[in-house]
Amino acid sequence: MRNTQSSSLRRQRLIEAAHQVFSDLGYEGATVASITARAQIATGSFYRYFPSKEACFLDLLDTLYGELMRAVLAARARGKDAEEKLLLSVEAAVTSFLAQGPLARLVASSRHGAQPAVRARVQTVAGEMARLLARDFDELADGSRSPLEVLAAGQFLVGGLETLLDGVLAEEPPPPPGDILPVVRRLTIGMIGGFRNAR
Amino acid sequence: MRNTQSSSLRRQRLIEAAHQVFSDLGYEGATVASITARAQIATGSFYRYFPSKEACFLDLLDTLYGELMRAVLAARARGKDAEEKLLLSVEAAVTSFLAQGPLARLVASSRHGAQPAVRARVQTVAGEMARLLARDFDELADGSRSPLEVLAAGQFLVGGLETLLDGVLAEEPPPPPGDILPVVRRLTIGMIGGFRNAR
Amino acid sequence: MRNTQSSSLRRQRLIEAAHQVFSDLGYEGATVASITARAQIATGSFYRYFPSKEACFLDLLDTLYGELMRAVLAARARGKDAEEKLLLSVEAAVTSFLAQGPLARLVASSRHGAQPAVRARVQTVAGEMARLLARDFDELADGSRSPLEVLAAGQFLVGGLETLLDGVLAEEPPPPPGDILPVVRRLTIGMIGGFRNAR
Amino acid sequence: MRNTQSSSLRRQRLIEAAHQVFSDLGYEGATVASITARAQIATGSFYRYFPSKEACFLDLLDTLYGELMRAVLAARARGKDAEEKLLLSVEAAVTSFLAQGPLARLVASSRHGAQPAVRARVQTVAGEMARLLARDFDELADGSRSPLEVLAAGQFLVGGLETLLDGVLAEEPPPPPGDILPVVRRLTIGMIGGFRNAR
DNA sequence: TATGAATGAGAATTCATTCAT
DNA sequence: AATGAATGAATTCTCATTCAT
Repeated sequence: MRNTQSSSLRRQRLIEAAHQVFSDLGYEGATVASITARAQIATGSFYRYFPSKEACFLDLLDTLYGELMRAVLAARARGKDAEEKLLLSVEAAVTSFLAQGPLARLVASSRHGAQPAVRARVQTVAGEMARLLARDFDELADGSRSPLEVLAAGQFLVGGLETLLDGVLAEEPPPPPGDILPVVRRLTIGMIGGFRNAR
Repeated sequence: MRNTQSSSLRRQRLIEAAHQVFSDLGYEGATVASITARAQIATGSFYRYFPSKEACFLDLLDTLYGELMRAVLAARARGKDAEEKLLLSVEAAVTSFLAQGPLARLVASSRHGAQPAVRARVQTVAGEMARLLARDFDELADGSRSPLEVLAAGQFLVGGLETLLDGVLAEEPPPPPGDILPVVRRLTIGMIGGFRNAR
Repeated sequence: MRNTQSSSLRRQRLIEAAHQVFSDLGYEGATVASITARAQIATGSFYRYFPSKEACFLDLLDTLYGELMRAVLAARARGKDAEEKLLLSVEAAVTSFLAQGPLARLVASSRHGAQPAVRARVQTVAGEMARLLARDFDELADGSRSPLEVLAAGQFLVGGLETLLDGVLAEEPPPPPGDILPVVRRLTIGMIGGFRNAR
Repeated sequence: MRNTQSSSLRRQRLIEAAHQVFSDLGYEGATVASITARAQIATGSFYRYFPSKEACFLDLLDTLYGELMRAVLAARARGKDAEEKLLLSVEAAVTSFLAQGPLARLVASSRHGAQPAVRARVQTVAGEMARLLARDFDELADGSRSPLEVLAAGQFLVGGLETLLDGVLAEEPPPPPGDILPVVRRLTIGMIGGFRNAR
């Protein structure tokens, strides 16, 4: 039986299926067959949309992180100073995470996947965000902290949020987003304040 | 060519190889062959030491996390209050991480491995640490924060450190441990202070 | 080189190859590779048709014994009394054996395979036939023989035929079926008569 | 800890263990390790007594069949005519089988083992017995039956007994030998009488 | 263009056999 | 002579990718 929907609709279904399956099973656990089954297309059709499983994953990752980054950059633009930028960035990132569903897991699950290319991209992409935030931390401290320290702060914030959201989303049932955001905001505010005051 | 070193030496080499390879490639990416190759033993010999790849990984994880937890608990015992306990815990954890080498990667890489048993154990083990810290955060706030918030704080701290150390250890060349610890200490102090003051 | 025959043809070739190879080498001796090589398909293709080597074997066994049993039951229906039923059963069984080719070996080769599931099924299936014949022996003796004795008679007849046919088919060249059937018939008649008269 | 029993005692224990394990698990299912474990000797010591697993099996087979054959030949010598010889042969064979314990299974389990050498030997050895009996059948019929028919009769008798004993010994609990022998005797007498009268 | 069967390179694991002690 | 750890070839099964239809 031939499926006759528009190509873009099929592509959309495939991307959603991939997102879901990668998030549930991780990069290694997800099989092309499991993705196409969920998308209700034939196995072979996968390769009309993506040249490989890896490319699909990277595409997905880029898309999702792209959205995230766009949201973050848009939100940051409204901030007057480093502190506001940081907080707005985090709020935007968390909102985007929560809206995208299981992205947090996807990223977390792939940080060290077997495929060097996958690993590298995930780290690149997470590193970018960390460096973005690191610049705010640097500004926050008027350049008085070492490069290592501001980068560490950025990584700490990114990783802390990633883990927090991942853990929170894994709960059964997951708490409503409305409960999560204030908690994240307070933690971030606290960390920012702490960073400024520390030593 | 038959390798005739003492059994305990071979075992040690195997464990180190497994640690290294699991850390580099993740649970899925690591093959038994890659581990035995690095340990310079025959494939089949792996199974004289571990009943399966999974058991090897879990063994390693339990051992490393056991050491970590022991170090943390011992350090905490010297703390007078929640704040001191938190800080001492983090210092001990980081010191242990840095001493153990690539443990951070190992944990991070396995948080979402495909094998349910592996995944579960990693999350259990990381969750334990987060809950331990969460109790400190609860005490720090005199019980004035919601369970979600204190747990989130614990997860945030654990995940933040995990990611930070992972990122830092991935740098070429990695900064000397002596540089890392003060940075981590200040970040933790900051976060603790921030958590107390927030809202 | 991609093999592009109709699926049912490939399946048929695979089943025949499995039949042949299992019969030649026994359950343990047969490897999936040896079966697929004979069927001229790729190793992995085996698993499109059967979920496992064991399932393939059991499938084959059930199919062949199913045919055998159907033939036997159909033939028996034409018998007026226990003696006729026995003789017709044996004739049908032997005819079916001879037509199916190496079934006898397959059963014989697997009576005590290492796999418990395989062993159990073979014994069940052979036991069923023995019990069917045992009922005839019971009737033949008007219930005057012990359960052990009638069951033994059934087993004796089944095993005797199995071995006989196996031995005969192993000869080079094998005698024409036309020569075998009368021999078997006379032996069976003899055994039946002997059973009735004994003691 | 060094085991310091006499070599012949160790050999005996090993042979008994091999007999037991081969009978329980079949040729393929039995591992050298399972045999040495049961014999309470080291794996490597197996090879002081037998050059290979296969040789061990064949040795065992030859020994057991040798005993059987000796018992049969001794018993036959007391028979006046073919009928008596047949009956005495069968009684001796069954008695020997029952005394040797699980030999029947061992033979049955190996009729079609994977190893060509194993297979061949089992068939040779069972074939010898069948041919011995076939000579009696020939004599019984005054040479009036075809070579195929008398050989078939021998095979039928051997296989029938093999299967019968195998089945009977597999029962839980196995019937006492005292119950089995009369049943076998009557079946044999019946078969002999039937053979003589048939056609 | 969509399909899904076919492919075959690997992966984990077993086990007969060897050999340093 | 006895031991048992070490070896590595072989086995079953998986799955990303290809390609005839």
